[in-house]
Amino acid sequence: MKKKGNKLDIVIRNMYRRLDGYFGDLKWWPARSRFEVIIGAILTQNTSWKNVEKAIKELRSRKLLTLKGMRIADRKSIQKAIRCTGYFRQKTERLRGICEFLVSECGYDLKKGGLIDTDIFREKLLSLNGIGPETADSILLYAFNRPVFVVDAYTMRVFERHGLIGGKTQYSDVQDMVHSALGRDVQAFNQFHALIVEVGKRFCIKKACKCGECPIKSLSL
DNA sequence: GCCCAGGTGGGTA
DNA sequence: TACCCACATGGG
Repeated sequence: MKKKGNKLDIVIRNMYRRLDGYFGDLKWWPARSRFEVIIGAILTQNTSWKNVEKAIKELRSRKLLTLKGMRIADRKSIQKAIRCTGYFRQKTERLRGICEFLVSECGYDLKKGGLIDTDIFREKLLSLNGIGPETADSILLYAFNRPVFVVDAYTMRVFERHGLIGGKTQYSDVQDMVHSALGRDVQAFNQFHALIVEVGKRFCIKKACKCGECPIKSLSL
């Protein structure tokens, strides 16, 4: 992690330290393989993780949780397995699309993704239908260990509640803030994003914010 | 019944 | 560029 920086860098690093001390190592992403990370990243779009877990389990039992298995599966069986995550028709097409992309880039060996330059990899992912910045960055960070911070709804809410950003701050601006504060550190990005999701779920809730109990209360600029 | 959940893309002004 | 809306299911 970086050592020097401006005040904003320091606040973000303090936030990281406080959350890390409170929650400990969260060991993200919760998945058994690179492919499972990628599938989960798409399934969790605007959907609670509990529903994603059900779908992952369903995919596994239908032998669809491998690149080859999903690629040869018909639409209907994928749709049936992931229905509980919502948007199941769109997500089925997104899953099929990324499977084709992965095979074209890596064959059936996702380790070969390690050879692709990070910026080019990101551009390629973003060019796929249904892969926006958050999904692309989740895949880069958690499936391919690239130093890219993932900004999500929780990040926006936690940063806004703590006065680090305004309501209209862009994805890339928030990402730049964290890149600047923590340095291009895969492990730090991995853990920090996980910590933000955790504090977001438990304390920085949309309507009923439990600020009094929040482990990062009273951080100041 | 209402709000929300680890977003994205297309349309319109 | 900045909003709005569709996409869909499940839990509190």
